[in-house]
Amino acid sequence: MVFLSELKSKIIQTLELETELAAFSYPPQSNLGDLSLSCFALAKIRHQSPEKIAQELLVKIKNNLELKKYFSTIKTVGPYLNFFISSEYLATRLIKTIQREKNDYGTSPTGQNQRVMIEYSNGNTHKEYHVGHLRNISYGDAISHLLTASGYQVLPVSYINDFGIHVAKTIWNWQRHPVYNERPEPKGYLLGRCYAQASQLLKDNPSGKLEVTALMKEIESRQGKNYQFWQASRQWSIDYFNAIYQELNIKFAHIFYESEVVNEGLKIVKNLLAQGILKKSQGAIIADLEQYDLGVLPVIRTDGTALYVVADLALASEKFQKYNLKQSIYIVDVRQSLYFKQLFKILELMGYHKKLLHLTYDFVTLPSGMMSSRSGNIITYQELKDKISAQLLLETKQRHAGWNPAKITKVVNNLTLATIKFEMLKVNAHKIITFDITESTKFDGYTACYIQYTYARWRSVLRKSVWTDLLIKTDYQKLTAKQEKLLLLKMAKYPEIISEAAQKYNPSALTKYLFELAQLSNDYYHEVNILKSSPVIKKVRLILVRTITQVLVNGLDILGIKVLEKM
RNA sequence: GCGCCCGUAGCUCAACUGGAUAGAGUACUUGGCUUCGGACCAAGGGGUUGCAGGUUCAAAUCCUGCCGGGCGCACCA
Repeated sequence: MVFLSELKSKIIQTLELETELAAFSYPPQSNLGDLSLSCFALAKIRHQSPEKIAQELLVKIKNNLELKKYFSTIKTVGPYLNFFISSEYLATRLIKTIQREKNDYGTSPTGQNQRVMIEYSNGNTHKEYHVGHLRNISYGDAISHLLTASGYQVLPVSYINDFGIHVAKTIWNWQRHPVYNERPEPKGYLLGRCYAQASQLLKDNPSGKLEVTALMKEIESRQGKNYQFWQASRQWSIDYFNAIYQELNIKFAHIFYESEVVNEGLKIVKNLLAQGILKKSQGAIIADLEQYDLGVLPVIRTDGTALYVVADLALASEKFQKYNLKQSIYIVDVRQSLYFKQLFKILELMGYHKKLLHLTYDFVTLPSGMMSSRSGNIITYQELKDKISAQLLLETKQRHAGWNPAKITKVVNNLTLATIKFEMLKVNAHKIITFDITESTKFDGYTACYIQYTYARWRSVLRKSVWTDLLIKTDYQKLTAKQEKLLLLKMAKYPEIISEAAQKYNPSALTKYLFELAQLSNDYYHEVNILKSSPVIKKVRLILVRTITQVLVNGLDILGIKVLEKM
């Protein structure tokens, strides 16, 4: 059992409290205590003042012999019963736990190995991969890791739309501008640029739109020259996405494609029409969900072509048929909330009574305004990466004049990706991120670089230490500095942070935690010179530093960030 | 018009879901390298939590009404 929850249940047992009434929290200041039991709920039930309850509980608990092993002091502060955890006990238990569990420290079996599918990234072929996708993929990957750490069997998947009208727009424009074929950039990247231009060219261009529609019909017929070009260009995008996933170190268990499920979707639509779940209206086929307060969802256009939901219906069926899922999570931006309510309702009407969850996040915008790939006002993954890299390259070169270019590139690449992921995760998912590139490339304060730097510096200290002190007693009683107690407590809270972040689908709780842990440890670094301590003290301090680096590694791993030994 | 989200220090964000003196980063001012990595650390100023009511021992948090911003509501995905 997790260390702190063990202490809490010991307190509950001793006081013979009901679990629901035991409201634990952590005092805002360390001089008040390490752990706190607030007495408001009890006061209400027992019709006494919370202060008095706290006093009574103190009398009941203060001479308990077992608890004296764990707590050096127990006292009341107004309506709170506050506990000071014995430093020696804390150090011994915690350090041994982290040493034993290593990369598993912080994980829990809560999920009981239930299988959860989580869909994210969801790029469109023949279109840009931009900062919005980066928020999606960073968030999805972090959620995926958090659920894994919480004992779920996670199947990360992606769904790529390779068959929508955007495809025809891009191909239409590609054929009109042979110059795209001659450019040196990756073709998958160029398709995105080509799409943005196509959107501009098709504005107020009815004859162009007709050509695009005709082109789409040909692609949908799955034969002919344009279909062949679709096949080839589709692969360019897929290759490009795979390169991005590899760069970001993100692995999907499976990738679905719209072109592979859309025909099955059309069959489903036919059935639903027969069942009366869908109906014809104004020449189109719709789902009328007015009675559920969900409006109307168009399914098939007047011209007979399929809308997005057709493939989504087939995709959902396939997910549940092929994989034995307990739950299916979709990570898609908040603007599609109504759409997903509609989709889930139709699935329910079809007889799927499965646990479906649409996890939302808000947009990434620019200081200049909302991003839109139609207006061309977007920042692609490539552009963002280049700008951040350039800044980091300057800094790294300046610090390590003697390093060879390959080494510098390796560090810069790592920090660039770490920065992107961290920036995408540190803000609550339901808030808009205004991505100011110039601001984001100043790597001071609450940033990935700060945490990476902290880790690298501790590793440097550990490398310089000599571990020949095997005969020296490991004496955790020597960890008496104020920062040492704070660090131990902070690390003891790590498992709670993970399970909370998982439960609330909130990785920003973890980014904040890791920053605070790094801050505390930097303070410690400046306060105490470890390598110059006496041998007995040095030994336990080095062990403490090792546990700090372990917790940093574990936390960053969940965020999808790899640590650096040197930077 | 209906629905959802946001509004906290100059700026960017936290606040254990109703609890202790609303905290960080940044910017600004000042201090710290003969010292384990200065991408660091310390100190300081900076707040009527958009406004007005209400609920209670207790409200940034819950309820009502306004104000400001964003998004969604039939053939985009």
